[in-house]
Amino acid sequence: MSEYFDKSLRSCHDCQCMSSLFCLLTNEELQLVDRNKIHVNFRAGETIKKQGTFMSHVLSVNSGLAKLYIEGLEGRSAILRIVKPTSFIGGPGIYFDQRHHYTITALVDSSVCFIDLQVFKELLKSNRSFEDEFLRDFSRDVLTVYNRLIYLTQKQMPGRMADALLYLHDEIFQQLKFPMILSRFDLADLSAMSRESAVKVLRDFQKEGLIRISDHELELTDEDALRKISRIG
Amino acid sequence: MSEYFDKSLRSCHDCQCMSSLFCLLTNEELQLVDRNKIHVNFRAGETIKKQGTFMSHVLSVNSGLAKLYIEGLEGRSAILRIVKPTSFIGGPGIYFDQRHHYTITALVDSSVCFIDLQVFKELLKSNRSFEDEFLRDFSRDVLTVYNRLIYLTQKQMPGRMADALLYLHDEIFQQLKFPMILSRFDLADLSAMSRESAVKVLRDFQKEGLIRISDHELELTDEDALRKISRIG
DNA sequence: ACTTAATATTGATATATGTCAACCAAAAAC
DNA sequence: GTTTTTGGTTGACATATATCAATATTAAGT
Repeated sequence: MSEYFDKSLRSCHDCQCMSSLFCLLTNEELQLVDRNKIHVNFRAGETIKKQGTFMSHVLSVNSGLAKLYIEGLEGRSAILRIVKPTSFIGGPGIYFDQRHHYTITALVDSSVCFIDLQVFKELLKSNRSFEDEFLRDFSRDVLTVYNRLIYLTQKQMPGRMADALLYLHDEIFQQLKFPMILSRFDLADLSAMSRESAVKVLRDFQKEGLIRISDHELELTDEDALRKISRIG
Repeated sequence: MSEYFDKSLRSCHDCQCMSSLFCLLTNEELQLVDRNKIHVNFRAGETIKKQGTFMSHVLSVNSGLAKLYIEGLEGRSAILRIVKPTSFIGGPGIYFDQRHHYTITALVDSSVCFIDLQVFKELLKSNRSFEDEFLRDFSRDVLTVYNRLIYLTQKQMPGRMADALLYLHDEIFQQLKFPMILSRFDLADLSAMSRESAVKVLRDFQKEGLIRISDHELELTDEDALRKISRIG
């Protein structure tokens, strides 16, 4: 039997990679999730969810990595955040209009659970601590976007790129050396600049010895200097 | 007796200007709000709430107008929205860290109710439709910030300024001619540009007959053209 | 009414950033 | 293996935007 199918048969109770949110559910509630979820594997580059579509399910990323971005004007995009395993994707559409307000694309092969929205909402209503924790996570995401708004509009390119790289370090990999999952295009979308400008800023960083890029790996060789660039904008 | 004191004695039940949210409360719940609120009047220019402070209360704006902004880098600010009467101010701090994540300043003389945060949270828990409506409002605000992120980073100055003016028309005054409550500084903070640039863009708009400014009033004389400028960025 | 301070205006200039075009390298398709 | 495509790189150039400095205007204080 293929691994693809095998994973989709595994129940939530045995799942090592469910969102920490679901730890707050009772056994019965977790069974409810189990019966109302769909598990799907995605290849790198595939679109997991498209902005504007009806939110029939909320998502939980079990393994892999994805980019979550808003499709803006004239084909340009703004990456809001990178989604890493065990994290949960809902967004304001849950409460507002039952729509997805951003597109999510797999950066590497990823496995995702789709949980029925109505079932999810019932859980929010029936389990208070689950709801509290969910709203806490949601609010943290909102604050991240507030921060992004500030630094994207008030810093200039080197500061924005430094922030993007430090974000990957601090929030995603927690290591100075990590795989280059993002193309220059993606880095540009993450730091609100043109693709060519992203290339140039990265080259400057390399020349000054702040980073090293080789074989699909990126290394922050002078983290302190990057933090300083981030600070002075 | 001064009007100041008179207003603070009036109970929520008689209040013509409470947030529509509170219509969902029962009489008993409204009494609870009444007993746990403080009413304060502010003069134009006064700070109603300062970013970073402990969120002991949530706010409800009864009359007047205020600007809600994030204090960013080097004294610069980003106005998130203009707060008009009958609207409610909470923000992600309610669920995340019990802090205010933006500063609110009165643009004109304003009257504001401060409602105890713990009492407010109890109401969210005890009254389901109240919570639903609150979360819906919250989510709408979040979406507005997402939109702002996109247009502030992807449009250039004329488009951003047109958006700012149309925002005032669409969301705040609903009239083509309205009082100029915002200084050029404020308009700059609302459209993410320098104060001098704001002046120049507005002058260009005036020269082209898109707007007229006189005696603290601003008139959108060519709304269609402004919408076009907004669209093409 | 006078003085002071805050805001608004303007043009000159510097700088940041985007765009264009050409080219290269690596990966994917055939 | 060759071709095609995609992503990456680079420099020249155009443009958007900020900054600076000087001045005008308006509001606020006394």
